[in-house]
Amino acid sequence: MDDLSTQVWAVDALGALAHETRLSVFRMLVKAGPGGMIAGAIAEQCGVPPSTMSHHLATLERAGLVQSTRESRLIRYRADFASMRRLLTFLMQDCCQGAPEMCGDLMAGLACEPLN
Amino acid sequence: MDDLSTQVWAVDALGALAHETRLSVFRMLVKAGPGGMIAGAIAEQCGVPPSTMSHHLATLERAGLVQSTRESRLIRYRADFASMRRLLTFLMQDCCQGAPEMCGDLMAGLACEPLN
DNA sequence: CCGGTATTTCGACACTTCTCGAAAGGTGGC
DNA sequence: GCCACCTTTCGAGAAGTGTCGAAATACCGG
Repeated sequence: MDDLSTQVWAVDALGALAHETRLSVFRMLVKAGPGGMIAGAIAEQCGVPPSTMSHHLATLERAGLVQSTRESRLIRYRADFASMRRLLTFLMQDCCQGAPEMCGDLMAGLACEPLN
Repeated sequence: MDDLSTQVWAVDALGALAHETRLSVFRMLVKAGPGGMIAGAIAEQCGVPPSTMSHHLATLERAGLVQSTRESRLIRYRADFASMRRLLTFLMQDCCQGAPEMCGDLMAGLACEPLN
């Protein structure tokens, strides 16, 4: 995937996250981990009508940030960690070239230890 | 700054980046480093009319992602690296709690060496 | 099948964003 | 002061996005 088409994708992904409700949902799913969450529970937890939430989840899925799987009558949504990594990588990729010292600071701030 | 108001800011910042032209500009400024670029040069390099570019630069500045300083007749724009770090930190902060193993992978993918 | 449950799709309205030419606002040279 | 230059602000039309009730779809238990 070349840089240009990655940027096109990144615009979609950023746009999907650029909304109060959708950003909350995505963070909620990241927190929930690989187990994800059921669509209805997501809507209820956010206090948003199911039809509205369905719209938002579709937007996130179109951007590749979440994935859905049907489980009988329920639909489970999970964060796509690979896409998340890809987006963060893309945002950082130009950082070092112009300002190596900035990059060091950035990594220091982001450093996080696995939970014990 | 609490998590809620950080999220409100993050929505603005993500929205500012969720546009082909603005994302290009921001990356261009990151690449340009602390020296930044003159408004006119940014517009020309992107092939966008000055008035349109001014609008986009104002959006990025309102979101705190860039800063402008007047230099006699010219106006210089610079990427705000602190805001960039803050945004990336915010996007990653929930990662470890739900999925420590994901976090390790993420950091591995992002690792970047300072240029020699 | 049939009723009930979970979710999405449809439709319509309000609201916001994007674009860019024209006009206005600062700034420096002379 | 006046002109030239760079940039922003204004204004208006086109296009896109968000919201949510109602209807449609998918699925299961009995």
